[in-house]
Amino acid sequence: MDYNSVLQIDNGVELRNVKNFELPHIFDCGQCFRWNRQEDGSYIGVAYGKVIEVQKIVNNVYIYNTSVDEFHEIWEQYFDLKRDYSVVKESLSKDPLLNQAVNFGPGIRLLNQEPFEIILSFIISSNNRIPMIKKVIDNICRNWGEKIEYKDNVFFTFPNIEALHQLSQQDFEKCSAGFRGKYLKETIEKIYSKKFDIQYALSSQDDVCHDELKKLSGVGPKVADCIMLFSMGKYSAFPVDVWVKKAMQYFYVAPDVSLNNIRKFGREKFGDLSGFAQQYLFYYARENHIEI
DNA sequence: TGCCAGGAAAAGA
DNA sequence: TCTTTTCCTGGC
Repeated sequence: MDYNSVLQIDNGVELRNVKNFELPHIFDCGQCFRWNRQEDGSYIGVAYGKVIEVQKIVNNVYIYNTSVDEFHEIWEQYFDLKRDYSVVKESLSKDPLLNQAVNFGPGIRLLNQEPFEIILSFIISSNNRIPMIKKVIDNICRNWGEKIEYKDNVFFTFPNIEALHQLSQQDFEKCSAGFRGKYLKETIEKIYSKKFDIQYALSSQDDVCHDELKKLSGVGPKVADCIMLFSMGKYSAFPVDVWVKKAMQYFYVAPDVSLNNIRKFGREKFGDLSGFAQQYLFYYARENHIEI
């Protein structure tokens, strides 16, 4: 556990003595697209059909627009708060190079997000930059999600499959999805018609899950790893994007090693903690703009 | 204006 | 099996 206790407060909950939890580390490490930093340093985001605001003051974390019951139902698991990240960090820090990355982003946590939303979000992420990915997802939510209000502002949930399966490729292209509109249409159709079973992938062992996910249109090895890691709790996943590639070349492997071999190397080196290692490396590489 | 970044898929070697 | 090309958009 990375927190001591949870208390009901006005319009939210207070978590006491939270460890290994820094908002920028969590929200700016490429795992989520629906969180936005506010002027006061808090973050507002939409997940599981709800809008919440998260703030950290000294060692306490405040989650607004929720209740203790809902915290236990959704957010405790969402923020992976039952895990003691000190154990993960200690194990990874045995490697001196990874120790450097861990010390740079000590408050990183892996979010447990909804598989359907994450599948589509990471299809949109392919060959795309984070601000653009956020814009496309926001367009889709605005058009077909449900409106929810918080602090006089309007937010939108991620649309469910019933709403999305009626849309055309052109509908997604109008949201600036570009050539990924076709992938979205095909993937939604595959899931809606039950030709692809998310539950089966979820309950499968990691390598089987990876192979299953790659059957979806627009999902290759990297996107499959992201889906496993950010929505399925499968921590042997090791997504190799440009930044992790740079980090791995910077720390461990020769510049001419292929993406697949970097993935293999990482998974063999970090085992069941590969996904955590990947997050520390990604954050380190991207924030420091490392070059090979 | 043109050029670049960014992964998946299809075509090519 | 590995490598190359195409797809699209926003920002510089």
